[in-house]
Amino acid sequence: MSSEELAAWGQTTAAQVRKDLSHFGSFGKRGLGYQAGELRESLRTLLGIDRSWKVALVGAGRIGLALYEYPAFRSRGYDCVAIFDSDPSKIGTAWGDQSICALEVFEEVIKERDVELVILAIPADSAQEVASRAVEAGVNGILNFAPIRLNVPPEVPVEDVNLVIELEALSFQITQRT
Amino acid sequence: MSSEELAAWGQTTAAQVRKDLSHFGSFGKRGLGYQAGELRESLRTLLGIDRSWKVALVGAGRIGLALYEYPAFRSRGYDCVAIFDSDPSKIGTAWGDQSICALEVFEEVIKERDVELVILAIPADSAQEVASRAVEAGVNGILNFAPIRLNVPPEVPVEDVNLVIELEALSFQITQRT
DNA sequence: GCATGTGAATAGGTTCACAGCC
DNA sequence: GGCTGTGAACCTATTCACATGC
Repeated sequence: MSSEELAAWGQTTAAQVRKDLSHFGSFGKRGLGYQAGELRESLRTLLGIDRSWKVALVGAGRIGLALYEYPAFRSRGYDCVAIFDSDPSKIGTAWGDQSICALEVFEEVIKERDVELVILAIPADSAQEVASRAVEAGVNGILNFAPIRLNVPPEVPVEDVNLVIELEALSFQITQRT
Repeated sequence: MSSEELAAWGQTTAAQVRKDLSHFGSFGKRGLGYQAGELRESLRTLLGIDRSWKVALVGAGRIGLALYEYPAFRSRGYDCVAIFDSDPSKIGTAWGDQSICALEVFEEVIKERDVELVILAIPADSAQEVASRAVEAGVNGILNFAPIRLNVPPEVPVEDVNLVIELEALSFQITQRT
């Protein structure tokens, strides 16, 4: 496969593909291109997605449920090993094979089950507190659905998903266009 | 409010705030700073979020449900005026005040209800087809949850939300760090 | 001959620093 | 005196183009 083909596939340019890859090493052969399967495995290792990751879900609301049942997570190696919620009526009930835990036992469960990633699907007002506790408990990364900027140490990556901002980005582009 | 304060609030720098704002006009007063309420309204107009937008949801699965019930959407002016699904057993049933429509009547309903934005919460294999039909029907923007790059004309903005990629971004950063 | 990998050129975006206005 | 708005300096990222190696 040539960088040209990869670029068409990924909606980018051949030069971009080559520069990006060259940042991490030399994966192709001159005059030939890239061996797709080989490249794929190299990139999987590079990205750290050649293994499974232990994830905890905080917030057993509708967004939490949608995420928990999202088949692509499990199939891509993200294993949900704990679910937390603050609502006493939910605690102890089960989703699939996971029983919902109280936030009171958060640190304990996180450490016991070696959770590496936390998904925050909770309201903005409790997100910072849970994030801080997660970092303190040794979590390595946070996927944050709450509409606030979390304050965590720089060595803990945070990815924000803000659905309102996505819609607003569309509104902006449409408004500009006219 | 000074650019310094705004920067602290938005986790950026004062210079960045001033440059970004200057791109769209002159909103502050030298020596004084910005009048917060006034700035807020100017930006709301600029972003096109000073009015409500008519949205259609395609895909009445768990992600669709989570989005439909997400209070922030309605409160920020995004009104869901139609829901579509391909599953015959769902068609005709209602979520709140919206009854679920068949994809067969997609164009008809989109035009009749003046839908401006479409949220695609459907599997990758049908996303491109629905996106093309949405554009053809006159939709102005697409929020895409399907894990594919949609091919639409450049005048129709698309925002992608790919939850697996968000987790993979965390995996990458954590892997790099060690 | 062909396509990569990479310096050089270019474009885009951020930071600096200060003139100008309140 | 204080803070904006903005040109200049700087830095990062993309594109170009070609020497290099298959």
